[in-house]
Amino acid sequence: MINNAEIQRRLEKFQAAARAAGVKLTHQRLEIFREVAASLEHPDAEAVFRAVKTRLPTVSLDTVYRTLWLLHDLGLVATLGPRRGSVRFDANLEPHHHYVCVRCGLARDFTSERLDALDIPDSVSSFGSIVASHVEVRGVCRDCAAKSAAAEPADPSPSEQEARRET
Amino acid sequence: MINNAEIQRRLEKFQAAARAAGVKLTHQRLEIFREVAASLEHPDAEAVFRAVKTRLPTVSLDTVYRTLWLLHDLGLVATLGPRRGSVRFDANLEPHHHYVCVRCGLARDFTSERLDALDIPDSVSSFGSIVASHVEVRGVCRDCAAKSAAAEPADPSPSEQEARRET
DNA sequence: TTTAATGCAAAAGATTTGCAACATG
DNA sequence: CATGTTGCAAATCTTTTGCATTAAA
Repeated sequence: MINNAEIQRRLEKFQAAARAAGVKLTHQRLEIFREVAASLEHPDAEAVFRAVKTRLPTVSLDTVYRTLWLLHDLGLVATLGPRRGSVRFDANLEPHHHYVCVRCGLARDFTSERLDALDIPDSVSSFGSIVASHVEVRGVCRDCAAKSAAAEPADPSPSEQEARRET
Repeated sequence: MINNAEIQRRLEKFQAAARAAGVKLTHQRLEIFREVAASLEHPDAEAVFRAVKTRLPTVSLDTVYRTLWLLHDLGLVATLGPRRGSVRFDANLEPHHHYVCVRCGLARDFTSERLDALDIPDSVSSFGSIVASHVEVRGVCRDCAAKSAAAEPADPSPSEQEARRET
């Protein structure tokens, strides 16, 4: 559980962002956001759904999904891993690191001796054993950047950052 | 595309591991492994399936899945991200890093000023823009370690590493 | 009041499983 | 030859979508 002051701060940030983007602040959105913001577990949609349902018995799972992605588009939550629909496999057993495109899920390896020798804090071992570590760099790949440049000829204004996946 | 010598090396490693684990070296397993081993794209099961089908027209998608997880259990391929079935969300917007359990998917945050300032190689920007970077530490969490200790009272011999998910 | 958001039910995707036929060691 | 594997079909699970109804602003 996150401390209340922090949850409060995140909630306010959400309200500001929602207002700025012109999306409505519904009861269910507040509860759903509060749930993710208060969790340390990195929950999935189902887990958020179960938790929110205790307070808002009529929410539906699809609203949870829609809201989670909305929050994602507003830049208020991130996803763990590449998450492009399905499990991705990697047969590279040498030490290496990943570049991942947040739009399309493209993933590429890169190597760096310096990054191979990361200094992981001792405290981490309180979670369990450590098998390996690597760096994950996130960004927008060339192809995706080209696509959005084509779609948005000019004036990339901030309010453009509205909720729209699937354009 | 990976160079042939490397693919060859990976294939031999697979054959050795298969023999050691006592699993049969079928035509489809070879082709499926060759496919992941030769790819730079971190393909999902469907992509592997499509590629393998051109050479082995009768393979089925479920064999691809089974083989991919078998390779995973043999330690020959890894998955990208936590991949515990569903998308996981993270509302922590401060710079932070992740500990992920490779068995159960548990994910926890940790912070480290040193790790916040990673030195990403310039070459990475050839993939696209860089939005953020963080470290992902993988290991076996306390709970999972306790569980396998209970299941395997003694003699954790290497050949125990056999293909068995879901025991 | 106007327009976006919700809930429902159904669709679409992704992944797994039971089982008889089949191939490997 | 014995056993592990495959392919198929069906079952599951996760996520998305169309649409009439409801609720923010």
